[in-house]
Amino acid sequence: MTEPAARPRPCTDPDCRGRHSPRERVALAVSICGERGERMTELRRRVLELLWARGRPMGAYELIEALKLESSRRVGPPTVYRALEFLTAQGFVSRIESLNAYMPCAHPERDHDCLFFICSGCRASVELEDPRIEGLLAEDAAALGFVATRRTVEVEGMCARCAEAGAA
Amino acid sequence: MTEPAARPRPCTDPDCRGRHSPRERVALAVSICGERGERMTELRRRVLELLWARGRPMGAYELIEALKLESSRRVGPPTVYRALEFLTAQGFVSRIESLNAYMPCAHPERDHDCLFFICSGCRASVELEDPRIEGLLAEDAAALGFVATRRTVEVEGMCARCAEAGAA
DNA sequence: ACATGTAATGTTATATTATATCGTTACTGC
DNA sequence: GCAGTAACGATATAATATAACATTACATGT
Repeated sequence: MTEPAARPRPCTDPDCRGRHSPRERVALAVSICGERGERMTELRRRVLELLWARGRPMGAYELIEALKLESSRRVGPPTVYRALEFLTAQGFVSRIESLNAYMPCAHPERDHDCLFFICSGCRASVELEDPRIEGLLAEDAAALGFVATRRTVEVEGMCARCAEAGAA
Repeated sequence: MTEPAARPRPCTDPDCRGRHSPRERVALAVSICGERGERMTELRRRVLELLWARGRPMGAYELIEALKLESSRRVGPPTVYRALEFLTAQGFVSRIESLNAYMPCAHPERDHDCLFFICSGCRASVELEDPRIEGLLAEDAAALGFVATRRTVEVEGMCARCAEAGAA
């Protein structure tokens, strides 16, 4: 009964920030796990749900607190880090290095790099895809003979709303 | 006697990886501080020298160890973090988020973003400038109405030498 | 030189983030 | 059911970073 009857349809819009339903994205992740023969366990799903519910970057210890509130059963750091490791490996979650925090990834079905715009005002983070940047990074890596395994692109600053509020 | 007689000439080659003399780059930083009315203190200079001498990313606690070896006087974490904060603000050093470590920046005289290629094999990190990527990030930020203050671009993988060694 | 204000550093304690290690439980295939 | 493996639990501790407050060093005006 965990699987939905119809397979969730992935979004095809590369510029769809904030327009996804958490439930649907979690269902998509569950579905992808099924296809890949990976196990979306209770804990892993709950962590992913929490990240989607919060909608902004969460640290590992923040997740531990949230899990405690949910079920009043204590979960240790290694447990959460393992779940995050799994979710990250599957592309369901991205780690934001400059915050030591994690964000759900809207498009696990596409093998792409996430580009984050992180607002210092409201802590919200917008995820973007920009294949042009991916292309240039690939080009630069090739020029160095460098075999890339992971790319981190993060921009810190103020979102439109906070910049306006701060300027007023 | 700390100041060199002639002002160090900044390098104009944006693709000059590894070809700088540590002494000369430190002298350039000292010179820039003079122009800006900032104080390149003994501690700050020593930290910068250590980073240039090592030539690869160093963590804060690694710097503390290195400073202790140099002068047998203990330096606390806050002291080193403050020096790093200063050097970073002046553009003499970049923080590598995915390593929690710091690298000297070859071109403080140019106001640019550093793009790092970090080898998981030998821990070496190559700094690059790519104005095209900076341009695309600016474009994406503008499209979001996002006012960027800091950009982090880091690529992890294997450098040519390590990839070859590993493949052999 | 001396007082004064500010910037930089020192010191101690502690917060935050992450992992090592080993024991237990749960799921899978036979 | 049983063996093998993957996931999770529990404890301790490592690694990274900052808060709070004391002290020292440096610049400026008198």
